[in-house]
Amino acid sequence: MKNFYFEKTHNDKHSKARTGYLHTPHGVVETPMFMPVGTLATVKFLTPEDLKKVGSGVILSNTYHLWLRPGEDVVDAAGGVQKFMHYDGPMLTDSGGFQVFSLADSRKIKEEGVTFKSHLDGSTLFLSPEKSIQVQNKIGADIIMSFDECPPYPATYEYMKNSVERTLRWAQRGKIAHQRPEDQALFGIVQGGEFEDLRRFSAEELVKMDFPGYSIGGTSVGEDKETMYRMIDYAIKYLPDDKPRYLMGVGSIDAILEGIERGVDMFDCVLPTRIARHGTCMTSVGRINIKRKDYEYDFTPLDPKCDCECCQNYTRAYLRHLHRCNEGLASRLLSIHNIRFLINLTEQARIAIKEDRFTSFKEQVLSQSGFDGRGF
RNA sequence: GGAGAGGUAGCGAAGUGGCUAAACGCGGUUGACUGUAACUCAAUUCCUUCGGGUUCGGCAGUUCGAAUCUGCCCCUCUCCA
Repeated sequence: MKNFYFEKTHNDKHSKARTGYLHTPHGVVETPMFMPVGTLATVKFLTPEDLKKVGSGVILSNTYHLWLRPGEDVVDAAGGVQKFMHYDGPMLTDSGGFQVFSLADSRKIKEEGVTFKSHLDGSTLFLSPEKSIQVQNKIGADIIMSFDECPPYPATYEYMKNSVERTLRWAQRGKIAHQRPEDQALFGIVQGGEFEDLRRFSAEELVKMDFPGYSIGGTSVGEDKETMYRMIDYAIKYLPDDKPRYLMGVGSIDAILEGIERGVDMFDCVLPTRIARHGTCMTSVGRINIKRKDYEYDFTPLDPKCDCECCQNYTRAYLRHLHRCNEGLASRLLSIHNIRFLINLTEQARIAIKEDRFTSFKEQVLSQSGFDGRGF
């Protein structure tokens, strides 16, 4: 596909970390990068202009959610999701596979696809690999995902083996169903849980199908960090060097750094925006819960080292006030900050990689004052 | 001056003899959150040296036992003069 390709620019000499450019029909973005999640064609509380300001490269949207509302035909009629939401940058849609996992109540996974209940009205829905791709073709994102099963953790080897095999068949079916390979890059998703041979099998089989990019799925589903890092190692080992690797659903500071060190190029996560709405912030001095009484009279910036709109213009005391009063501006400003924080983290990471000092950069960030090992 | 209603934890509000240290909501405090059913959810909220102590306007009673029953007092609100 001409409109989409990955161009590796540098390999850290002492780790598997690398930098590159991801070329998409809606622009070129540098990797490793963090992608904010905008499930319903909006990153909650932010405008596309806000996202541009914080240096966001790619944003996500979601097949399942847009399929239900407003419906893929509306998005298609609008001219695609970017036009629909007045955003002109690169986008990626998740396939709905994760919803099969997160809306796990009363779902039935069969070879044809998954039957499950709508979270909106309880009606019975059916999503298949073909249907997911068909919807994603209409939504029109630059990068689309294979319809996969995100298996629970822990799962037995037997369960995982069946799931991996089925997800591979679904990947093949989705590839065949894909109507717009010229302007939408379809990624395959490596599964296999904590099992090395299954991760390997999943990766190798996907590579045979030749996707323009590969995702690592089934992480951040309850396993401990060390297990997750092993899952990444198992998968990446068998993925081609010249294709982008996307670690799905990972957005804590330590996990992003560990992922980059292992050769991951793309991350997405709801964490920064969700915890922002709940009053928690990632900062250079560690985790800050803006609700705390400690900040009642604190007229300093949220993060003294941050260059975002929130930290440049507002104080902790004011942000605490806004949050306590349930003012939407708190959600907006804290979301801007958290996203900027992670994007800045990846920007710094890219510089470190280019200077072949990624591991020491990682160690330095993780040992920063206030970082208490709780994830960020 | 007359008639009526009422005073319960920071606030609002249940409770009308024991299962009530007192429902529920708000407010307060703390925590969680990882391909978004999430401006959500959880814990905690009289004092405590964790043994216990002191509460339901105040005081005095009835009772084995009172926020709940009786008497007096204080205060608030509504209506009529």
